[in-house]
Amino acid sequence: MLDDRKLAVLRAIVEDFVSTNEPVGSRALVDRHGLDVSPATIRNDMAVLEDQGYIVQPHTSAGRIPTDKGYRLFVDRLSSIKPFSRAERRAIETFLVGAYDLDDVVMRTVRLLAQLTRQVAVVQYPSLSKSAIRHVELVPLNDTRLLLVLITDTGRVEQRVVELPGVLDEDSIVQLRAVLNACLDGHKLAEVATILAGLPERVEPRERASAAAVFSVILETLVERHEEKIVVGGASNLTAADFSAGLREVLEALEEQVVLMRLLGELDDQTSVTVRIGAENDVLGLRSTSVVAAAYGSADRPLARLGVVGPTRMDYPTAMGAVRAVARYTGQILAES
Amino acid sequence: MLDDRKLAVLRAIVEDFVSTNEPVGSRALVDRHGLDVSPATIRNDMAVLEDQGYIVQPHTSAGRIPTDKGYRLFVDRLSSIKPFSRAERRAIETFLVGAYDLDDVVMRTVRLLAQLTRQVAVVQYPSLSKSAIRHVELVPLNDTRLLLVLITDTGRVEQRVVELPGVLDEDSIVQLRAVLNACLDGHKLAEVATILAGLPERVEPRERASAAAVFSVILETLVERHEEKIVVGGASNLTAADFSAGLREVLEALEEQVVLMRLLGELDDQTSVTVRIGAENDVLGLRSTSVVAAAYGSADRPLARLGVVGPTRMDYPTAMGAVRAVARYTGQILAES
DNA sequence: CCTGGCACTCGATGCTCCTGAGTGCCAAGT
DNA sequence: ACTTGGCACTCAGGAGCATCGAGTGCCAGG
Repeated sequence: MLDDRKLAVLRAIVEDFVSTNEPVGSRALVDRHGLDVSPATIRNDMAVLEDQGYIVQPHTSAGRIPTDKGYRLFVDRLSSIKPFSRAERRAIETFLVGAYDLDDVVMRTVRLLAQLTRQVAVVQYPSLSKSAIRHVELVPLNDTRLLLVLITDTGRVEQRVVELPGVLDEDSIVQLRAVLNACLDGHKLAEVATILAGLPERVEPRERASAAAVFSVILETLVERHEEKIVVGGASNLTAADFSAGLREVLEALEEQVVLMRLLGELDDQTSVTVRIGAENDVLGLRSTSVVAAAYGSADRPLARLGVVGPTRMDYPTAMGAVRAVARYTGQILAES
Repeated sequence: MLDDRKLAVLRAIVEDFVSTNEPVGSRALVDRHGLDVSPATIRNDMAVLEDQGYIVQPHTSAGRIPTDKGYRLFVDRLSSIKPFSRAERRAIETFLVGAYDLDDVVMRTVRLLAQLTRQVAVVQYPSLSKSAIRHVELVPLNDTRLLLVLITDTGRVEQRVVELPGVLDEDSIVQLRAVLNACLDGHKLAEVATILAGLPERVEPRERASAAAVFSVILETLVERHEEKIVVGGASNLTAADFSAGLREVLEALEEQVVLMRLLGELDDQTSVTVRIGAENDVLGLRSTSVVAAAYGSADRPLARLGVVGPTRMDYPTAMGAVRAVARYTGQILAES
């Protein structure tokens, strides 16, 4: 249905439009790309492409611009991920090396990604449900309050205040802490729920109420909450692009953790790069943006996702290359610690 | 030099311009405010005000708009902080009550402030140097690595990985932890440096190298780094205002922690509300914005600062009221935990 | 199936004219 | 000494209009 030249035309349109941000006409196309046919021929091809819905004319007497469908075809069949040069890889590496802790790694990653792609970068913290507990700490705040600190093997540290139903003395706390560490240490957080269920038996009866309070907070922490910890960076890059939906909507959406979770969460869990174009994001306010994302972590164990958000008019090959490269390095850095 | 009526005229100009975003002329002024004089009289007053640099004309045949100097006079002498109604206070309270932990308090505060003022909100985490240590935890990661966790009385939890010069066995860690907690517990972080200096004597000689590594990381953490932990929210509100300097510059500045620190850091440490208008912020990129900020914490002990950033054309009385109210409640909430 | 030619469309640009809000100034009034 | 009405002046913004040119669709011929 679409012969090779028509595909080449589509590719050329996408590339030109991405770099110039102006509708591209038949003459410009034959000039700037090595197409050995006349503009009229191209026009015929473009008419077909428009019929099929890959490109549109903004006005009658203007060139064509790609539609979401056009970008989709481009990404799927007409482009390949742009690999990074050795120098670029080295730059990435040095940018990430020397991070103090998880917060620092995530911060550096988001800055790096924003800088490389000149888009908005989004990085999700390593998912709690995929981490294992390394240590549980209980710090008494006062008679009826504990600070619960969970440390995971991905370096993530979560804290929560626990309101106790009654007074818990120092010895009991020590004991409870010992039990928790003994039973939870090294276990995936997904398993914690079942482990905790069987745990009250191992606690002195008079402390069961307090222990239950602690347990329920642990569960809340793991399940309900911080799963959705996401950092955004490079928002100023949005000013370069003009969105049909309006900049405001996009900024608002990017401030909603829940929206971002959906944005990243609906992607496949493969390590390879995923692209969602325009309306494919059924997230309100981000219908006019594209998302390029990938999972990061060691190959056998994806920890979470990261990616960039930008206008559909985006340099996909480069963005995909950057996302893939950064995901790899961030995964490595985290695996080392 | 400026009689009462001229001041009233300036106040009216500021109020009108803030609410309409259009230069205000002499006729509109007498109509909308109860000034019992003719437009011509107002024109004379305006000419004087312009001579003094309080207002300017964007074009020859347009009304006047306030200058930075005009806003300054307005804030200092012509307006008072708008107190919040009982209902509004209740709303604030319920919005903040029920926060889990410090992260949650800060997040809710920033959202609340952004929502109340319809501006960009900026909240600094409780300053480490003004907090006291409540607990120090050392978690072995592997033979030569420790995770150091500092918990402060403001609920802030800081983590850092410590690379040890040699192997440290379990017993030594327990001992080191005990020493640290015994010596540091309850002390202001500002005092920690001197305490740590005298500490090596209390450690077994063969562990001194490792202990020194831990100590130096503690110091680094407190002094060099996380002092500057700041959260920004409500960036989408920026799209409503048009900045002479360009939206991009403002967004970029707001992403720089260092810039934000300077922005808040140069303010007085009083609990009352501080306003910096336009070029008074000698921070690149924020010369066309105003900052309304206040310290929060209990009255005797300011913990950190929070505030809003917006166009100089800002509703100062309301913003000041919101900042003051939120600072108070956030201070209360933190004092309770 | 490709190509040159040609008529057509229509956004963008630049020009003029006009209007109206707003000013500054002056002379007269209180 | 201040206030006021009157008046000439300025100028941004919008409407109307002609022009230009990039780009198209279509057709007839190779």
